[in-house]
Amino acid sequence: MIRSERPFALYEKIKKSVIRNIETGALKPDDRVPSETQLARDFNASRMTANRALKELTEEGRIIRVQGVGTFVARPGPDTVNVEITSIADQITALGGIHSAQVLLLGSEPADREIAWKLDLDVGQAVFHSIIVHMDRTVPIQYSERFINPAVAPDYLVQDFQKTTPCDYLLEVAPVQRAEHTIRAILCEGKIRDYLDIPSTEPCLSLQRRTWSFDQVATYSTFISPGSRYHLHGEFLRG
Amino acid sequence: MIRSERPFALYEKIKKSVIRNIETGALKPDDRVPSETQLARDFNASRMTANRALKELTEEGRIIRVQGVGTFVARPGPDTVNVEITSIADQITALGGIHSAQVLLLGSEPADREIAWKLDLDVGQAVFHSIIVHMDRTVPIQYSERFINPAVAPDYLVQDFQKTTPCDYLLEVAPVQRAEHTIRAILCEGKIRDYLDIPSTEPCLSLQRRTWSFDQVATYSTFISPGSRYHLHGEFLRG
DNA sequence: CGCTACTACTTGTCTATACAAGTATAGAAT
DNA sequence: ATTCTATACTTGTATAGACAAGTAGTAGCG
Repeated sequence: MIRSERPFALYEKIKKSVIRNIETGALKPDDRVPSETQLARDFNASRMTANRALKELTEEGRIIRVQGVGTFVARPGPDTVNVEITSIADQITALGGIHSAQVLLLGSEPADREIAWKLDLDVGQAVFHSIIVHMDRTVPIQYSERFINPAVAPDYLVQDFQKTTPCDYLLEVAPVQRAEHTIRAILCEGKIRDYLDIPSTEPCLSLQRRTWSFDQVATYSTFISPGSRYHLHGEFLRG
Repeated sequence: MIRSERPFALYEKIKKSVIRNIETGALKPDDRVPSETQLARDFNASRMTANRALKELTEEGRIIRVQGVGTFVARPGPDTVNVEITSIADQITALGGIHSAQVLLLGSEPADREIAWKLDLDVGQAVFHSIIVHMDRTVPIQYSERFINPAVAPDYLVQDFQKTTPCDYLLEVAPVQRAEHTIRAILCEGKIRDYLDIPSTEPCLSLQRRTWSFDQVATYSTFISPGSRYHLHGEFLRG
């Protein structure tokens, strides 16, 4: 193959060609996309090169391929919001604040019914429990309560969470295989409201999360932040 | 190559081998992963097969490759919450409800400063504006207000949003290139509170979204739901 | 009419090879 | 000592060919 004028890789050209046909409407959802063989002919490429282009488009969710049948334009699915949950400490410092953390509880306790259920353990089994309030100077930003499967992070209790955040520590010892999140708007009461130092009418953002490591539930956490001091931001890019 | 015992594709075996080495800690972040040539030798594969394995692991974010240098285990990044924003109508029916929509406003108006800024248009330029309340039977679930760039969806005003949701219509005429989301917990006042039929203390989940199509801002929307009737759920799977 | 076999097409995987291009290092030339 | 150069590695792209495996339709047989 002569590399006469090729500012872009050949497989990129093929991808872009297909994408253009989709975005201009020349190819509509469920329409048939030219076969690998056809694209290879059209672009003077080998089949493997066309294959790479289509494979990547498949991974990007723009087309669907069925062995023995063909390639088709994917129906645009429901959008997904990708919210990046950085370590709260990083978020605070990123906005020019000064992060500090107050460890209100750090210990082991027997699991009650709800926690046992969430962590997929037996009632009464020991679980680690921590409550930490993260602050910007003296302003509470986030209440975080975690229940941890001791089997996954046996050294959790001897960490110094003034220095390392639980987030960082857990990422290190327990690679996240899977995670499940629920985001809610709630009102806080009692101790949590006191910790966050907010009026009773202040709406709060609650993020509940379960993570899995080594094929078992690793953590069950609840993060609560005053709506006026915290929000989630996400971006989604295609192509 | 003899296909003696191969329940999994060869490139899958290579991938799994590398993943196992990462997850068991044999390979730590920033450690060097065997080169394509080496893996090819180890698994009796061709270099292209090893290349495929490593390329896919790169896309999955588990390793980092630098041309001329080598392949290294990636540092686990901040987790990202993937929240799937399905059409509100689908969500209501999925939970056994009966969806209906009330169109409170559907028209064209000159953009004020905030909207012009958000849509990247000039102040005073015409924008489409719609307000719709989505309900399960008679219970309001979501207030949705949209500002739309007429250049992207010129037929927006003549749609019947009792039947199609704006979400579905917009997805059809304007493929989303990019989206930006902000999730907040807020209190509602005035008209919005009346529409949603909630007490003044009810915390609400607010999702603001801007979408881009054809390299320009297409929509700027605000979705507000009572915290007691709606929440966001997301899942994240690795491997 | 219903079933089977065949054919033509698709995607999926894999090989062996080639050259391009980026990087690091050791050794030679300045 | 500094700079250049050769080389030995890496990943990135591309080719041409092969076989496997899945699907749809068609022709022929009972």
